[in-house]
Amino acid sequence: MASQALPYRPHNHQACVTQALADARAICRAQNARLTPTRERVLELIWQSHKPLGAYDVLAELTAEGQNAAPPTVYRALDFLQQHGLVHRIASLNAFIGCAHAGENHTGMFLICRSCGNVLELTAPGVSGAIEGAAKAESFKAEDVTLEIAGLCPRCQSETRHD
Amino acid sequence: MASQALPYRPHNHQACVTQALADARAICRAQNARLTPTRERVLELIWQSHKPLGAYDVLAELTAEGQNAAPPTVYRALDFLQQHGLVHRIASLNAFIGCAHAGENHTGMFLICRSCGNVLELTAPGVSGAIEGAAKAESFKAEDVTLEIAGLCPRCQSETRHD
DNA sequence: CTGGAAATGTTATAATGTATCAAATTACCC
DNA sequence: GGGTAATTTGATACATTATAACATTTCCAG
Repeated sequence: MASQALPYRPHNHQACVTQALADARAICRAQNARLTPTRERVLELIWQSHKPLGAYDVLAELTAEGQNAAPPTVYRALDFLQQHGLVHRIASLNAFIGCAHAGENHTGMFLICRSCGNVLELTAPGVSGAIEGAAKAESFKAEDVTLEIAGLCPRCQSETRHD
Repeated sequence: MASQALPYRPHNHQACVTQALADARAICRAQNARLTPTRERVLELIWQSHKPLGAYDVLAELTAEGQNAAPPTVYRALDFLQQHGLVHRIASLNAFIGCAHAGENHTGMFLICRSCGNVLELTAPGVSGAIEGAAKAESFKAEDVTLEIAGLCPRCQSETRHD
């Protein structure tokens, strides 16, 4: 079969970060939105890994770097990034993750490994369609979908555990 | 077309509560679980309406009734009720709602009206199937699905708004 | 009726998120 | 460029949600 999705295998993660930042700059330019230094740095921190990061983890990093940051600093940056589709909030974890499909119009679906913590963001048209259909059947006007699936990623399933 | 789902139309809500409590008693009896007075009262409070209730709202009610309650009192009761499938936590709202399909093996899907606050819990096999399929395609072992859809319920859509 | 498990009481604190207003910076029009 | 409004940031305080830890009580099986 094909290789596993990115978060689940070793890869040059710096390339992910670089790409995400480049995409973000392009998107903000196109939308006339200001990707200020703090916003960009928060995005970069969020992209440190494929694991979601809490707002206070971001805050701790900024503080460690000597930035004069308070909770609103971080939440404002995260709000901005969310509004421009650059990060997603994972409601079941109260944490944030870089958007893997920035710029594309998509409904995120997140596979969250409870063992290693990595998150894979998917776009599954079949799922979106089924959800929209179910909502429509109830005459409900869907505006925002939260779809988060906790479980075990391929790698963590294959690790034998005898504890 | 058929009538709208329960939360979206006037109904004798006391019947919902009575039914939910009766179901809960039966389920707990069957599982040898103790539906203590506090747990039962919390379940009843959660069922006051089809709107999700915050843990601290429940706490305030208990306190108002003269119960000697603290946050752990409520969270423990809610944990118990969740474990026995009697209430659900709505992650996107940090709130709790009575389970409309207690006893049935189901994956909840919640339609949350951002206007009136009512929540409809659905079981949509097509959706569950699509989600499982998408997870399987990534070799991901799904264990727990959070599916919450915010939008407008039928009633709130039809209310004309000129503000 | 007693020993152990389950449930509750109690206090304190952790973790997450906002409100508010002042100051600084930036964009924009002329 | 100079003035002005809008946006962004700084700073303080606070609100909301949730858990840790340990003492006490209640329940129930044997």
